Amino acid sequence: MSPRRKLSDARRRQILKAAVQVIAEKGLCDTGIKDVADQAGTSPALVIYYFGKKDILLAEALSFADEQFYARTAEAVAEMASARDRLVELVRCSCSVGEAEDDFDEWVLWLDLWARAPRDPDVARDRQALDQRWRTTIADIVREGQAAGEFVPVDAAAFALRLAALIDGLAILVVLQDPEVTRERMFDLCMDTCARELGFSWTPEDRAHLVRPHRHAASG
Amino acid sequence: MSPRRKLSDARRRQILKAAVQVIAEKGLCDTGIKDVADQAGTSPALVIYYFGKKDILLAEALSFADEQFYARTAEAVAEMASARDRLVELVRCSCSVGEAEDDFDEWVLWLDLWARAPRDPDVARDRQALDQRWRTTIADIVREGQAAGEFVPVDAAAFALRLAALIDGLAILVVLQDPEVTRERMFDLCMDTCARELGFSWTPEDRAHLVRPHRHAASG
DNA sequence: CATCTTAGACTGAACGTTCAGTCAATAACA
DNA sequence: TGTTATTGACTGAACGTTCAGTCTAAGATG
Repeated sequence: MSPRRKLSDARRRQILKAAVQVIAEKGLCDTGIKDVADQAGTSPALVIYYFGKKDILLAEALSFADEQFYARTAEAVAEMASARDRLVELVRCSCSVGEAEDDFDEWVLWLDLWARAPRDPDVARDRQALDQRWRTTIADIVREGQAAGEFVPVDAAAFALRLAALIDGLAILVVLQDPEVTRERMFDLCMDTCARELGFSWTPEDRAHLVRPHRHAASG
Repeated sequence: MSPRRKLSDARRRQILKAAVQVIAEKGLCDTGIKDVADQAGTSPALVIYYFGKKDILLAEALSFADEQFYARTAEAVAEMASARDRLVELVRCSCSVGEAEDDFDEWVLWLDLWARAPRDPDVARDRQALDQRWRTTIADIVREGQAAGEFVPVDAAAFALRLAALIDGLAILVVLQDPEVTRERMFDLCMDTCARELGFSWTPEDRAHLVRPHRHAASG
């Protein structure tokens, strides 16, 4: 509300961003308050001042990162005209195909999120909500495509569930640098599944013709 | 070698088993030497005596658990006569369908494994080896089924990759108790995919007719 | 405009705790 | 007796959190 409050929010975001970076680099359970403070250029006391508890900071940082990923993807998807293109874009974002080399690093946060969720109700709730939204996004695209005659009529919810799971499972392999699965291979595998189940045509060559979208410059 | 050595190995396994239990319950990064020692009924010093470092203990515990799961599954799979039945059994084990309620708890270890792998070369190597073996197991079953005319000819390696990823992705949801995905739902989704892609028939009703295999009594 | 008040932003130092790993001593065994 | 197994007591470091207080700048007052 007050102009004072704005400064506070900026700091808050700054700390969250720092936390995300540190977690991605060192892992959730090796991330200390001091690490985050150093990355943010402040003191450990300030971090506690803003978040009260370490657990809260970490939980909010995970949520923050995922929210950003979702928002970015949703925006990119919304720009596409056809349901088919929207689906391709969604999968492309999930695989980070055509983006910066280290862009996939954000996926490593999911591993930490999944590992923490069983013992942290807050994290579990956030994950559940985000996953729900994600699957709904997929299912909606499928239904739109079916309504437009682009896709074959299949159970949209079940397909969304399978595709989301497939993406997660393959993403694990890519993040852990499994020699058999590159980002491009992951993309091809996902699109192959989509094309076969939804009844549209797709070949790996199509991947090369994708327009690499311009990325909005990140501030700060 | 020596009889003394045997006692030592028993202790070693005892500690590993205790570590697995504690990790599954408290999570990898909240597992302390003392927790493991208490669970094993010994002292923290002895745990260090056997494993030297905490990291080594944890890495070996994860490897130990996964190895057990793989061995158990491989054994169950080998008992089946047809490739189709072997595949069903493999998927059934993965979903813990028809087993004890809390049997799926072992899956939670995978979450910790995945979260640690990016920063622990030992864990990463174990995971890679196990995953490779797992996918090979699937691919072999597929090829056997194709040779026997049970399955349609598709790329066995690619199918194995997709099925393994699908299982992992769905398992995450089950472990995290996503309201939309029970073990049975997971099983049906996996088998539906298998049946469609490999060209055999499968309906959810078939699940009810599965013979629940007798589980070898665990010692200790 | 000058000065005082106040509240929020921020920090350095210290505290209390936790915990992995050490070590010397003891028990079990061959 | 010598070797291995086992432990209680201890340590040193790391770390989350607290706290007492400083600094800054926005209002209030005159």
